[in-house]
Amino acid sequence: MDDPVDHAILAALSRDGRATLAQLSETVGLSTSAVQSRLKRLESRGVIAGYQAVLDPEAVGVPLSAFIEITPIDPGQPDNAPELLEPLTEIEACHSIAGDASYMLFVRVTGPRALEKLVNDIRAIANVRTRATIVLQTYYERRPVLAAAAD
Amino acid sequence: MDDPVDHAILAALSRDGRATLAQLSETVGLSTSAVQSRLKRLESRGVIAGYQAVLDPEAVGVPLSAFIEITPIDPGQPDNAPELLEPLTEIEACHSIAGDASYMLFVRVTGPRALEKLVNDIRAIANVRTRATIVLQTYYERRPVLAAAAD
DNA sequence: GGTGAAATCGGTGAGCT
DNA sequence: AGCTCACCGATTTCACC
Repeated sequence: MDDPVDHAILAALSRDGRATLAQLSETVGLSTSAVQSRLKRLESRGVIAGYQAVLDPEAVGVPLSAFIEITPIDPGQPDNAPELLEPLTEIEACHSIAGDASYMLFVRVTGPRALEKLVNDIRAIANVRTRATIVLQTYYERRPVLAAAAD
Repeated sequence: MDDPVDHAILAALSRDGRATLAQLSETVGLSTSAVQSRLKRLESRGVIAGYQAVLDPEAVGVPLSAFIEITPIDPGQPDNAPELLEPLTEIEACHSIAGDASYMLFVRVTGPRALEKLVNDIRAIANVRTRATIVLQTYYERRPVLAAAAD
């Protein structure tokens, strides 16, 4: 499970998700079909969960992002905020966290007005308190998890 | 810039980053070469910033993730924490934020011990105070920014 | 934006180590 | 088992209409 070749394949694909078998086989030093069988194994085992194009948020019209912490108003009742909030497509990520709040969301919206509406929707839908922290600038995000190993 | 066809291409690629021109041309109802020229335009304009394989964090050995808020100890001096911290590969994202703290990091590590070491490294490197919030469970993340438009 | 031809790529099976 | 090699359908790429 900690095979260095698999590791190299994963590192390469997390940097260029459209890398071809030929490119991968060159970087790892195996034939394309050897790479292919490893790839299929990694995909079927779920190590590779999928492939995504990374879009520029500003270019696609959602230049404003924010973190929203969520706290249940009534701590006694069953809490299924993640499912309730799932239809809100502005929410990019939802984690439960240890700390004052129960959940941490990361959201992207068109602007301040849309953020206000989103926060109100969240409060109404999940019966929660919210604390939004606006992102002023994103220096980097979605950096690859794996480091590229030197030869 | 708000072309519905481009929008559909982007939506499809953010769900399946390895979609072929043939698949894309079917979903948008154009020929493959028309899709291709649009794709190249979207890539060269930076609307598509790149492609990534999405890896299962647990399967690649970083099951623990956390948010780390960063506050400068000395508010008077020049602050280039994002550049200073960039070599720390455990940091997946770095945003500057409005609020008590200056920056919000999202990090992935192998476990609590690695988190402790990372926090110490961050403090030492950037001369900052930190506040870490551990992620207990991730319900979803990296959800596509664009909704798939109905016909 | 569409068409068509050449280069390249992905997928499968036979044979080797 | 895992890898290499050879083959063929699919895909990408690039001219041109």
